[in-house]
Amino acid sequence: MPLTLEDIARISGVSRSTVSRVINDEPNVSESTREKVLEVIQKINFQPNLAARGLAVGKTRVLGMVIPTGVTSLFTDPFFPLLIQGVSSACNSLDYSVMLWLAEPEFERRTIRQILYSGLIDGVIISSALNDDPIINSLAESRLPFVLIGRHLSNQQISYVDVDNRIGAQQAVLHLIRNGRKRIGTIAGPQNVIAGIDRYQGYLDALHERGITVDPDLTTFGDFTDPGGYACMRRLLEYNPDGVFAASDSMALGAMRAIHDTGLKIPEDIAVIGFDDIPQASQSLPTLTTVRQPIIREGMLAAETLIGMIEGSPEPPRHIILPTELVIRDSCDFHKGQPLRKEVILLQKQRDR
Amino acid sequence: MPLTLEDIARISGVSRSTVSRVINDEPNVSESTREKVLEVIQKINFQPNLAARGLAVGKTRVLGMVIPTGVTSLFTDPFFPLLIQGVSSACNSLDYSVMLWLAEPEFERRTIRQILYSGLIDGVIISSALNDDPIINSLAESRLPFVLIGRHLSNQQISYVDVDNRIGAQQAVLHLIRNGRKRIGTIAGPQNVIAGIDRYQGYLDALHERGITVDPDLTTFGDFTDPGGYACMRRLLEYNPDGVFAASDSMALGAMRAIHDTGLKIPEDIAVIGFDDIPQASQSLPTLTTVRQPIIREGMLAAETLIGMIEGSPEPPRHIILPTELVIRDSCDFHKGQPLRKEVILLQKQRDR
DNA sequence: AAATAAATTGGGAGCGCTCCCATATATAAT
DNA sequence: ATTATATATGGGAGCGCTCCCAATTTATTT
Repeated sequence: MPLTLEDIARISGVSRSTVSRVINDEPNVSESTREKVLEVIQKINFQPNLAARGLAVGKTRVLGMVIPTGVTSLFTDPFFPLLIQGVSSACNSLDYSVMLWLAEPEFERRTIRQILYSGLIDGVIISSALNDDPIINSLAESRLPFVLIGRHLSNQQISYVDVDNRIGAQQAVLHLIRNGRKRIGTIAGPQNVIAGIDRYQGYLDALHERGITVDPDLTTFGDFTDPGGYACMRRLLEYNPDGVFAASDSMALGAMRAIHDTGLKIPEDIAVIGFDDIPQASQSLPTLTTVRQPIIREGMLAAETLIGMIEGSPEPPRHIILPTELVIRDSCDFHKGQPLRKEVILLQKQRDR
Repeated sequence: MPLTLEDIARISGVSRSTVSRVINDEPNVSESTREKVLEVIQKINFQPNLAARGLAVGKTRVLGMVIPTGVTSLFTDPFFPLLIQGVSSACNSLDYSVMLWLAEPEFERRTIRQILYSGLIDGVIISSALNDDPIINSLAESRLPFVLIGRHLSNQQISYVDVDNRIGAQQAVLHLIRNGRKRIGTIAGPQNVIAGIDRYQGYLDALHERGITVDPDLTTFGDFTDPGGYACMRRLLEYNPDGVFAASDSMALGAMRAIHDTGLKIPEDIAVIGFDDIPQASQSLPTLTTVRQPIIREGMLAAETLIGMIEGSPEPPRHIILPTELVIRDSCDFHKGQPLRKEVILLQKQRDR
């Protein structure tokens, strides 16, 4: 039922080709016909068929975004929503659309592949994949441009956007040490995701830097979720930590509940630092000291990088590492007993590897 | 570079048409050729071009999902993420893909329309639009199937999925009344979104039902966000409420912080009930009594309904209203002073208008 | 066995667009 | 004027698929 180029052409008394030129803002159309055609398009409210254009041109101006569920409690944590917001925002301004796949575990890899290579999308953003996910190697071998959110260990040919998780974590733990904490535990993230690995390494880095021996009893591994953080903290509490670095704010908030439930005080008895700076971090009681990462910017940069790859000449793979900031709030107080209310933000220099 | 039907046909020694039949699982292909062709497809890892199919068939098996940002603090609240999860999940199992548009305010309506009518999507789900959003009338006049999340007041021809916000809110307030609360305030939602309107009406319904006069001082209007709830609660506190119904959990959590900050006790001094049952509701201190709505199911139903409209015969518009449940936790205690820890869930009968 | 029916297969046309090239028209240079 | 050049315009071909119909093969019936 919808009209076609040919219809518009007939109505405005020109040819299909001319209408196409007008729509695509190409040169070599006289001002008078351009106006005439535009007028008809406006009046009829004509929209060219993008599927047909996609077929003809081989590009759809659609980006895919794949988010594995199951890695974390997908949407309890605002990480993914914010990431999507960033991607979507960049796409909006660059005239791209975004197609979203929440890759449920049951929803097998094969199906994903089916969609990726079906010509519906020009490129794809893969978020926080397991670092050995076969989909990545499969993509690397294909011709489809893609960008990872979260760096990739082995293959240097792969473009990615990430934050400096390791340095961020290290700064957090150093802060705890400066704060006078002696028994600093960690609730690390899963060790099959790069963010989990890097943040744990940052924790170790800080301890090593200050010559503190790592106590295995003070190390637990959660799943980035609040209940996971709660459970880990209960285990840690048996070993009397006086400071805890959690690899996500959700886990930190869960940990704070666990501490609260045993009657201990934060930060007097135990200091807590999280990672992410989700909105709840500034609304908890006490407010949570955390490592802020610019999630929306990550999403935007990933989209922009991908679009660059799609449209641009063949460039070398891009590795973008964004800096983090330590946001100091009440859960980890330098002067014991009297929280500093103001937020001190330590800016960290940007590093681009 | 990717292969086409014709290539597969050549390799397996049959015709394009036969390959097409095999791929689409059509009858009238002999078992032997079917196997032969399937083998080639498997080996080559062939993926048919969906843009081409879309052109030929006039359907893309892609759903659009439009979420207006700006209406609420989009992603602080897990409402939209869960909704997306529901939609995505239904799409996964019905072999559809979902295209997401976060309609930023600057991102004008025209652009959205451009995309909607471009033949890239077979239908669209519009979430929590303002109830006078011109996009809805525009859609209603078009031929594009669409489903609203959140009912529509004026046009009965429009299909939607919603929860029974009004009854849910009413139940919550009745619970406060049964609880012995005398001065029950509300932090209502914005009155240009149907959920905001209905939940406020439910509050009024409950008061009227029990013959309680409505005190305008005890009515405030927030924006569904936590800081909004905090601000509203501060205003309410000047009028000494002993119970508050907030139209979203985020606002309820903000309200609890405001109450806490003035040194009052929950539920002893003020009882609080929220709406949504987001994960944080069961992790707050005290845990939050709230009206649970099945967000993921809403998303799934919306997608299923829409796909039904796309594929099915012309049916009458579907109006699906899901029931809510009152989840009783500690923030609103029946026996003053001694919280009942266990969650009592009052099931409400399903109503389908 | 022939005649009929049913199942299988192939190829043309077309979905709505872009791209390329040929043609027509306007402009500039000789 | 005449040729050369730049600018506008139209139409064919083709992107990779599905759909339809004709042709071929196979199975069933008389």
